[in-house]
Amino acid sequence: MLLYEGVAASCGRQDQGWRRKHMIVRLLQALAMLVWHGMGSWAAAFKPMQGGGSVADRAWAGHVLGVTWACTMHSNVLRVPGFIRYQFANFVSSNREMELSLVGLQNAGKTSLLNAIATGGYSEDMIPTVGFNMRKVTKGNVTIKVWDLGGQRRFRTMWERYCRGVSVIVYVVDAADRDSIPIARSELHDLLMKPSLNGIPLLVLGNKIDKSEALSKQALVDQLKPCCDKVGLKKGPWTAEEDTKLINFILANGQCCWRAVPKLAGLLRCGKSCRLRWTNYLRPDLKRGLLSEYEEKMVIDLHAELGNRWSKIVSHLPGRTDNEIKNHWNTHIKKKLRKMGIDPLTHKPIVNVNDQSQQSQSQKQGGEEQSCAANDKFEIDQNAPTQAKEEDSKNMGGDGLDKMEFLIDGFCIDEVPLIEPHEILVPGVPPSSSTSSSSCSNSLSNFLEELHLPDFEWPDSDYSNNNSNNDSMGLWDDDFSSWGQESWAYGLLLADKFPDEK
DNA sequence: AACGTGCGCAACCGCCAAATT
DNA sequence: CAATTTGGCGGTTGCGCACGT
Repeated sequence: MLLYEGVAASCGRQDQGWRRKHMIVRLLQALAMLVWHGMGSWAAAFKPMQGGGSVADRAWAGHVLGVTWACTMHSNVLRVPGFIRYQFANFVSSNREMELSLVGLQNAGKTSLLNAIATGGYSEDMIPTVGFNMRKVTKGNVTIKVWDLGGQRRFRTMWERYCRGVSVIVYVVDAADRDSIPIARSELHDLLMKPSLNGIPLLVLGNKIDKSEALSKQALVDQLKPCCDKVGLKKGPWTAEEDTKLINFILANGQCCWRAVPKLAGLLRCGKSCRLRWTNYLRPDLKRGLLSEYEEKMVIDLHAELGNRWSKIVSHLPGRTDNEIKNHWNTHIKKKLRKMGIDPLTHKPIVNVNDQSQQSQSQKQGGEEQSCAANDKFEIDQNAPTQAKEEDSKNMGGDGLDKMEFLIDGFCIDEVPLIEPHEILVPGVPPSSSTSSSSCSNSLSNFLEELHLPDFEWPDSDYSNNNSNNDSMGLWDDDFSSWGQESWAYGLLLADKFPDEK
């Protein structure tokens, strides 16, 4: 049985979406002709399509090679009444040539499909494809060059090369081999990410669904379709190009729903990653460079009061981020305090060297417990309302700072290069230089300089007015989410072996 | 020169609460 | 009011680099 369960997700522009849907339909035509080539003629094969009424509701049935088949078309593909009839009629009546690449993991059934397409034969004893096979299949006035690409790991790198420029890509999945589905999905989405293949229609063919252990249609769709936000997303360090995209987007559109930002900004990142990148490194009001002596004093004092509540601490340090303060605490301040004989957790003097070594040992062995205990202590100490604490902290000339003066005196300030007051950037002023160690941040600084950020006013809500880089479609249009993440036509076919021997 | 080790920091992860549907 | 989404937060990881052997 062959069953089409097609979906045609498309990119953000409706006209492109429709164009790709046309291509999906064309692909289906080709496959239909190939797999159903047992029909007496093309005209006969497509005869059921030429009737009237709603195409989307119609199912066909017939016999191909002795196997009963049925095909239902997904309403997405067939949304325009009359369209499909025109396409089929047009296709049958003209000479067409197309190239098709068959890809998928080993033993998915690609070569069997190719044989079925070319000769109608089927064999259980297939030899794994080494490299690739190619066959030209001519049926009536249609010629299809089919590339059957090896599915073993060492051949997968060549998939992209043999998929470039083809009319359609067919990705074959063994629906009965559940263990391989995650790999199949991963390879599929790696393929989807290739810029050189952008825009080529892709059809996923679920094979061997006649086996009892095969996944159901829906299960296969769920496991393969690019609906999961995490699939295909980039991780790791941000590049200067990504930073530029994100900055440009937020400058043009303001901060809005972070989940939508990566799609709209053309980034292969999750929204959370974008938010963190912006909050921690790209915001124009961020200070760059190491903490000043004054800032360190504040951090130590606030930590004594608040413990590891970095967000609370950082609220008293304009232009700094919790991540930055947290890192600075863990890498610099902690050590300094220990050097000075002060327990960074309790902020109390360490009694003697033995105690200190014991303490550091116990920290290594049971750091978590100690940390918890310390936090508990802070909890107990923090009975005073937060607001009062914040007010205290605002008055940094008060007891808190005085208390820390003696600590700071013992600091080895030369260990950490400090920035002078004139080097501290006023919020909203672009950095004149960057002391960041990453080249990415350096290039970012230059970029920010060029942007003249101080003149920038953050838009509140009227995003659509600033979409000069986009087409007329409103970026924040409600239904943008209904479009696919990539500019890909995406389909799914489910089939048993090609063709069945019965 | 090659290798191992430790450090600093950007980025990620998982949990939770607030906001929204 | 429950379910879902979104954003905040603190802890942790892993990569690149410097330094030591």
